[in-house]
Amino acid sequence: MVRRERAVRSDAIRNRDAIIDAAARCLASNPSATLAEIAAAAGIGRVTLYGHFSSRQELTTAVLERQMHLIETEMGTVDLSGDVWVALDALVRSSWRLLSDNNILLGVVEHAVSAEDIRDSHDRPMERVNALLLRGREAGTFRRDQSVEWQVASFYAILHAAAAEVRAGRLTEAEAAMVVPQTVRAVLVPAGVEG
Amino acid sequence: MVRRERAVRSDAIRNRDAIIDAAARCLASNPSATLAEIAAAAGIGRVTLYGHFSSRQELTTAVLERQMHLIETEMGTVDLSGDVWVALDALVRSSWRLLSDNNILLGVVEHAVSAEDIRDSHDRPMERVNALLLRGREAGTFRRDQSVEWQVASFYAILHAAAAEVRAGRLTEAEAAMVVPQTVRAVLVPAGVEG
DNA sequence: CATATCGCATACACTAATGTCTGATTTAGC
DNA sequence: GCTAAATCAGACATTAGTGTATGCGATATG
Repeated sequence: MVRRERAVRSDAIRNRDAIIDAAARCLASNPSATLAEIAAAAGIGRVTLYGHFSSRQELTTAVLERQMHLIETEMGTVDLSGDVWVALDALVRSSWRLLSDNNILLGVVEHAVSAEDIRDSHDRPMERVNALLLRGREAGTFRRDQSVEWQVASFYAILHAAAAEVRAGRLTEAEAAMVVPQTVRAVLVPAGVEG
Repeated sequence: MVRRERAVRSDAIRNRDAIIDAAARCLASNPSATLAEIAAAAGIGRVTLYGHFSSRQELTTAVLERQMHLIETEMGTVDLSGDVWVALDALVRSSWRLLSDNNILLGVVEHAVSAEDIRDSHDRPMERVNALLLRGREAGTFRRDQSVEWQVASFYAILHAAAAEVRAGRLTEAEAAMVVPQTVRAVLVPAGVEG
């Protein structure tokens, strides 16, 4: 820890957050967004960005960490112990957007951060989804004629599709709140029964 | 047409095809693959590539055109007039991989080719999917409580997820042939009924 | 209100990818 | 087998993104 004569200035903190925020948005819609674009989106100069993050990697790592923290916080509040359909709905509604963004980010930082950080950011939230899917499967509530791996993959695919549609303006927030849980349920309903 | 003293050499034709092929593969797995990587994947020198395509844009355009042609050819043979479930299965089985690749390509060439070419490559195959989805919906066979736009989006999302899983080695060809049609059906089955 | 801190603009070096030019070498067509 | 056509390797110019250095101006903090 460095001893400071004065506290960190408030505008500096605001700008730092604004940068991470802008980076998350820019990179989600264009994985090869430049630092100049991100700085512009954050409403600051390009050089100022380097005052907060000394390299592209440092920035993407910060974005990944924030994203991971947001997901942990968000998912942590969801009760996954009751009825699996209810739990699934709650999980999807609370985190579909975050999970989608995170998945895109993982592609962006693939060769820029350590393999451990990647695994962490990928496996941690995946773990919860996986556990819930397994529980529903063992209870006979979810379909069992497909591998869990594929079910997780299609789960994420649907979240990602919804996020992309919303970003493109072809789907409203309200519609997404309806169709995303609907579609996820449809994928997991046992063939030949109702959901 | 230029009058040629000799026919185009066979190795030149082979190399040109190899380049387009390699480009399709490379760009599908890494949208920002360099021309050097593509040339290497095609087994030729980087400069030779420029002998066939004078710019990156010219190459990506060629890839897009070939992909569009492949899709037209492949989808053209599928009979979409009978039972909608049968037609859906046939459509998915014949073209899920091509449609996925094409969707990735569209992202790659987004700012590199004309908007018309983009629309063409996007709307043409989409039209068939759309038409089939509409027919199934009007017949009451597919679910009607979601917009067709969203159904098309989730349709593509599932194909893309499968292609990515196969590419990553987490899903075999045989498994994909099973789960992709299964999952697409699940998304379109009316809520509360069987598929 | 004083000043350390932060923002910002210009300028510059470095790197990687793109695209061009050349001349030597191989290969397919006739 | 002769020749045109194609491949190839190396060098080079250009461009775009990245990262650094500097000096001035703005501002939040104490």
